[in-house]
Amino acid sequence: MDKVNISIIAQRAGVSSTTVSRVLNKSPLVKDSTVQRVREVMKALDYQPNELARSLRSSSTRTIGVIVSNVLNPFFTSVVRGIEDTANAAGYNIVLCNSDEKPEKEVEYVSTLIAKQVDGLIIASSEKIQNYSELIGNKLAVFIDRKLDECNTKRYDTVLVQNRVGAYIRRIGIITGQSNSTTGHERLLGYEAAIQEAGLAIDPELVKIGDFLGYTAYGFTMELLDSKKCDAIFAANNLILLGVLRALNERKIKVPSEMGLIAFDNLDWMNYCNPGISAIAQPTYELGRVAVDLFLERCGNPLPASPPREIVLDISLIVRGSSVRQTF
Amino acid sequence: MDKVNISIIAQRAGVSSTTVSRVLNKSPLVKDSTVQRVREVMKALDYQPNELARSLRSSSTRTIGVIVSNVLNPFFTSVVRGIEDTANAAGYNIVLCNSDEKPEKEVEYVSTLIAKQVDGLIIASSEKIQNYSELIGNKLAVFIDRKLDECNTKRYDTVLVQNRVGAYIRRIGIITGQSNSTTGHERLLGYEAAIQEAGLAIDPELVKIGDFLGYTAYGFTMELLDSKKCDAIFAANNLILLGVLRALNERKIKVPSEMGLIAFDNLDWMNYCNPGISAIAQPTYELGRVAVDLFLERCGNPLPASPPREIVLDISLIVRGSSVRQTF
DNA sequence: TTGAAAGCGCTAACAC
DNA sequence: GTGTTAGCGCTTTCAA
Repeated sequence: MDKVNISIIAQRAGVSSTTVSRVLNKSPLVKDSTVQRVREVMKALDYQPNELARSLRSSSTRTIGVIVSNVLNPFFTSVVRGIEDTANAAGYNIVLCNSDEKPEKEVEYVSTLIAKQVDGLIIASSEKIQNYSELIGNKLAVFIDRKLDECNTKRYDTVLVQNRVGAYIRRIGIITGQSNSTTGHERLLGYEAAIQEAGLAIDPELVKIGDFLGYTAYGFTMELLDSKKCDAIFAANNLILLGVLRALNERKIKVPSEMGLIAFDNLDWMNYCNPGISAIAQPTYELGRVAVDLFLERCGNPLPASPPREIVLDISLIVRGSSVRQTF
Repeated sequence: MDKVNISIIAQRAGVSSTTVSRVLNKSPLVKDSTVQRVREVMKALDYQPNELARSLRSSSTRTIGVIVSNVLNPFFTSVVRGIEDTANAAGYNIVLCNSDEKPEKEVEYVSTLIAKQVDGLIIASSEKIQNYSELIGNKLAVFIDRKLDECNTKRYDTVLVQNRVGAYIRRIGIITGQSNSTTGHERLLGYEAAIQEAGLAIDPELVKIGDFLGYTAYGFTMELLDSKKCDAIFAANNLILLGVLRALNERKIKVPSEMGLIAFDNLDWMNYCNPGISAIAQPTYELGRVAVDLFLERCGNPLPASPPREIVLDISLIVRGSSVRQTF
């Protein structure tokens, strides 16, 4: 019992493989009785068309390559789910890749995905790659969360999240990631703008720029506490937040009376901490959805292509206990 | 400028496509100078081999299909990362699918993945499918987290997590998912065994079986509180835990003095709640890793196949504030 | 309404 | 060492 393919079906049904192919593709040109007969043989032999062969001919795999830095980051978990749902609804599958922000991993994944002939790419860039055009060629690609430099922005659609928020606190410290990453950079700019709008000067001692890891943030929190200069901390993502919490916990700092806290990234459990943690909620699932929508749009009408778009989604501030100052 | 393929390279390099193929596959039978020449032409034309065509011939896509109920569930997030890392290290990609525990989605995904010729499947079954053999055929498959019925277990490798824990508390309530899901069922059995080992009778009023969703758990918690019969709650997964926490919070119940709490699923943030939440830690990443290892093992030596294995990974109890009784 | 033949891009058996 | 030939399983002219 070897693999049944289109020509075996054709043989058994007494037709040509062309006709079988037409039945597969629901071509209206086939006589009803023939369709019937072919269908029966297919069922009898439990025939499964080989999508690989089909893709080779039609040069469409109905697969999207997705590169994020790490699914374990709840931000990306939700983005990925948004992408998968939307892709699935449109008849696409996704290949998931974690770059860990390493450009060499990212480059490797991009090549592999293109070699595997994905119909498109959705990439949260490590931002350490100079020239995407060279790497990606004219494969459809949508970039998410991180803004590319101008030369790349000119070629690809981008979906971002508004990273700046209005002023709402005074002596606030910030812990964020490297400023050569756009998200970190934008959040820092937002912070600076807020401080300045409040008519205050920026105190460099209150600005801690490291990476997006908990351990680094832990150290920075200790420094901020020692400086005794701020009454609130803004954690630029959820991993940083965990580091901050660990430090506050160890020092037995009361939140918010001794130190206010605001997170960038709104997660379920923040509701249940005591006090609840105020957070800036990013539309993560939506981010994934919109990215796929952009892909589908371009996929549908190949040429002439409209110019690349940049879509910026809004964030919202969710106030919980951690940012309500109880003493003044 | 149309697509460059192996024969264009061959032509430009003045060799046959076979030779180019040999260069691609690093066959040692090609003269060094020829290799050189072919490589140069490839570079000059920016040639990318088409993996689709290669897969069609070699009938290996170096792709694994992964079906979980929902990546948003932190349990599966970590499993997926474990799978992706291990697969990537072995030169495989993964196609991620969310079944939402819906058998029809699961069936659909399995068919698509097989049609796309994945080399294997890793499935967290919705447990609502009677006959996997029929669906999967003789495609390599590893089942994770949920135990299949005997007829299916006989055919496929399985990686499970030990769902039973020793006795450690007395009047404890449990909130868990449907008992026709093995994980829920096993956790319930573990609970019952623990109660009985402690020489106590099982009070049906303290056993709440619903689904693995927060909203249901919220209601159950209210019922447990109203019953005033237990002094601790065992939440059978992290979504249930959130429901429990919401209820405890609303009722302003003090943990652990008024009610102890133990979670099944250990997550970062449980450290930072006040009090910290005791949890049974499942080896999630490991679960993914082992699943891929089993796949790779079978992939390597096709036949004769060793009988299907069932691997059960150990859990560990992480004690934090929520389970330390302060009053007796 | 159907079929023959060519070919998507690559690999493998066999020759030289 | 290298080339010829024949497919992998399917779709797509073109002709009947």
